Amino acid sequence: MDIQGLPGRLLADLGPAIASGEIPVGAVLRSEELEEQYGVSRTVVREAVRILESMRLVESRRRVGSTVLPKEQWDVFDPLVIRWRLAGADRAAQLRSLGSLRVAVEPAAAALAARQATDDQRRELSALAVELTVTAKAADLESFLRHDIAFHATVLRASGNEMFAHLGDTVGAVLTGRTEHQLMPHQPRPYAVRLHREVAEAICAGEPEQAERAMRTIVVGALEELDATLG
Amino acid sequence: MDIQGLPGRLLADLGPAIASGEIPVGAVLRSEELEEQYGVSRTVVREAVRILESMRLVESRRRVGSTVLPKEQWDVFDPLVIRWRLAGADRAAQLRSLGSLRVAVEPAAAALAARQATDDQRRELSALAVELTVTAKAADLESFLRHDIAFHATVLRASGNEMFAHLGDTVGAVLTGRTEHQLMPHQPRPYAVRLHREVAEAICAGEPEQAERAMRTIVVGALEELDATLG
DNA sequence: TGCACCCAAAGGTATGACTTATTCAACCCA
DNA sequence: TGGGTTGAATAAGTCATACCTTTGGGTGCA
Repeated sequence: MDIQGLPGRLLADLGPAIASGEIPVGAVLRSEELEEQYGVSRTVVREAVRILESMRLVESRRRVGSTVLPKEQWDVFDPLVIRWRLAGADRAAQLRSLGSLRVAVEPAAAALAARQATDDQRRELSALAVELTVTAKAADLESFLRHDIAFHATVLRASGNEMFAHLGDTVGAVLTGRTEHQLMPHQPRPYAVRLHREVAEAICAGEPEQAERAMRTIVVGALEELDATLG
Repeated sequence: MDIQGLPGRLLADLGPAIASGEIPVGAVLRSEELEEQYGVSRTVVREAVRILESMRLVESRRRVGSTVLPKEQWDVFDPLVIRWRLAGADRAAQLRSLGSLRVAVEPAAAALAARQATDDQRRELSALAVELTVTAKAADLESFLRHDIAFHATVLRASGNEMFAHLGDTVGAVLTGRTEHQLMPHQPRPYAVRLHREVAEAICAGEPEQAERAMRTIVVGALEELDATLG
């Protein structure tokens, strides 16, 4: 998943620092400084900076250095950028943005899934819905989270749309983030669990409208809860 | 927008070749071959390959080379990847995926925009709606396209959600692509133009439901037209 | 047949030399 | 004094080369 080697280490330092604002917009990184600061060679620094550039976090110019670009230019769909922002000071804003995105995408994905999920996927969703019910009752937050992520990822994948499918990891990061940072109730709400079962049943039964409605209730609820918690 | 320098040239060659399947999944690129093939140095090749790796188009392993990864792993939200796929053999699939994404996102964005667009943005939308009407009547496809892109980008930006806002460029690429490849009527449909005016008016008047409905009609129509054209 | 070991191949890193673009400022001319 | 031109300093961009590290596959021994 992550980028390997020394450039990866640089990236793992610089990325979060930029994403969190620790290195502010407009700041200039110079290769030579980075070289000695991290004790690596030009090769390594250049590759790391190139990657930051491809994410549009920075822009390199001769005779100037690599300037941190304004946030509006960042490639906010890049999985690494999302992870870095979720880890830092931007967490609230990032969670809100992602919340709205989920509200837009997941109900649509659920509707599509009800139309064209494979039999395997329908079975998997049923099984996951059962797991969710069990782990919620047992207040086993860790297992619940794992299955919750799998559930949403499966729905997105079952939609048959590659772009929706790719949001699976992103949604996973959101769910993980909000559990890790105590933005969740200690025990999953029974109402939410029942909605997941409804989504699974609707998709199994091939009922797009119902799947869409139940899923929308889930994600709208999540967004409202988030707004309430973050103020 | 594009990546500069020699690595950029490499990328501009390799990216489309991979995205179009010309270099098939599972194929292995070796640094040395690329060096002599393009007449550039190790440094340049490495940086280009690193970027492909960060887009998850390839994976580099010692003693093996850089292997082209299966499509499911590609970072399909990366603007460059989208552009490359739109230019190549995957165009149909890419347009369909993006079409569904638009159906999910743009109505939601329109609703949000109706709530919190700035006065400037509302004015801009009105102006753009007028331009669309005029250029459509004049059958000036080029200007129409330009204003159409601006219209959708403005709605997405006005939603106040940074992730929606970032889809502006993507939607622009879709609209450009379908005009360039004759997937559009010679003269924009008057009905579609009227819907754009409706969206603008609803956002100006602060009526989310109406904005959402009109926008949904637009993007659903576009998707259906696409499906009809592509069979 | 199967295991361990070794070697070669290819990417990963370091370094020095050179090229090129760009900024800033000094300077000259009107 | 103002403005344009030139030039030098600077930092990124590129190249060539050497060496390190990992690892897949082959070889040979038990």
